[in-house]
Amino acid sequence: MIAPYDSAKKRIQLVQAARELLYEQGFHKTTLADVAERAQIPLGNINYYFATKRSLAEAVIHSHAAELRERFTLWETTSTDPKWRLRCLIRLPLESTEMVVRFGCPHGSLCQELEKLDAESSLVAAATQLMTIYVEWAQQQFRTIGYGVKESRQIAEQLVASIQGTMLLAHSLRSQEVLEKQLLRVELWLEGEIQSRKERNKS
Amino acid sequence: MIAPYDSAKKRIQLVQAARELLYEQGFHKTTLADVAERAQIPLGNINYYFATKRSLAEAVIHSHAAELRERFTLWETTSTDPKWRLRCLIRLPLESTEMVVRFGCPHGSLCQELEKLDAESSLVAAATQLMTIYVEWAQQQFRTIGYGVKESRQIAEQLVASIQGTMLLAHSLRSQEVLEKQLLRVELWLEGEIQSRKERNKS
DNA sequence: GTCTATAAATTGATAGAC
DNA sequence: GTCTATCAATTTATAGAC
Repeated sequence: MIAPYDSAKKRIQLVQAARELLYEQGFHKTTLADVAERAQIPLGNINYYFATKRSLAEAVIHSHAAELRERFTLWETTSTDPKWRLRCLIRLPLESTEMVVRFGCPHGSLCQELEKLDAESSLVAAATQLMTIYVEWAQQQFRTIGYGVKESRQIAEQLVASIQGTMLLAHSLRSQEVLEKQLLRVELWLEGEIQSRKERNKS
Repeated sequence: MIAPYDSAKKRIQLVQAARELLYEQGFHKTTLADVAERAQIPLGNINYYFATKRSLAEAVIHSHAAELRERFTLWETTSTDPKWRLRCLIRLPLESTEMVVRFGCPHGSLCQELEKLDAESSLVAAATQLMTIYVEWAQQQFRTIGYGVKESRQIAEQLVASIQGTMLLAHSLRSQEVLEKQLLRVELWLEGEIQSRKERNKS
């Protein structure tokens, strides 16, 4: 018999609850009982959907990855201007300022925590993948602007590092002002960077 | 009766062991049994030195803070040139490249994890303090160069965010190359920033 | 297909001997 | 002042009823 709609629905509920808790508390602090409670699903029943805590976390990361790709696609359909798209990336944390100040970047904090597990774990690979999605998308935008393959990769890494570092600092200092002002500085830096490259290419 | 030297010695052993484990595994994953084993001290005996796991972690953070201040003082005695001092800050992660790639920044990762605890905890305050030490020291260097109070604070924040973000990205991607190349880029950015400010002030 | 009850293991912390 | 033994609570995972 085919699983009824409820099955898929509860799976999504579980992933959503785990997603929130992993963001708010981290992987190790979050218990399956926490997840069960927030998802309104009996504790022992989680194992019907996810055999282990790790596989649930993996599903959470994949949901983050999917959402991220979706967001990138949306920006790509909205404008063909790579500079505009990159500005969207920089301003993304401002969509949830308060949460970023309280809990940091939902992706960066997961990477920080999960990368420390056994290297063979598929969780580690998933976390790495998440950060790679950022870098590769940004690189693609710089390629469109006209940057070379290697050049675009390096400046994309620098941009992602700047954004991640800003969120980490704002979270560590618990300061909304740091988040807003420093993201603006990243924006200005990027503009200057692109401008100075343009001028170099003229000569 | 005064505590014998052994008492202080074992305290230090415990903090050292906890320091390593908190860096390698994080706070929540590390158990007191882990600490006891690495410090070569019986498990039940930890509570004689530290009443709770949190107070042990607090001692770890304070040891990080003390070491950081010591390092800054060393740089200050070695050279009076603020640009040289800031370069030291940027290159600091290169002293333990392999560890940074594997485990991230020992301070940044602790902040990320501990800031998520109950805001009233003294652990959170200690973690915040750790990041503040970085920013304030960097700010002092920019002040010496001639930056204004607010200006110096903002560029100091940007510098610390860049360094932290670079370590996070290199750790997430598990790439030594990213760490080295991006720290170099931070250095170049800083040089350009200071240079362009000089030129602005001429006119 | 869903859930209750519980096992099995681990963990932070304590009591009390030496 | 130091350590062994152990408690009480928590946590992941499972067994089996419905």
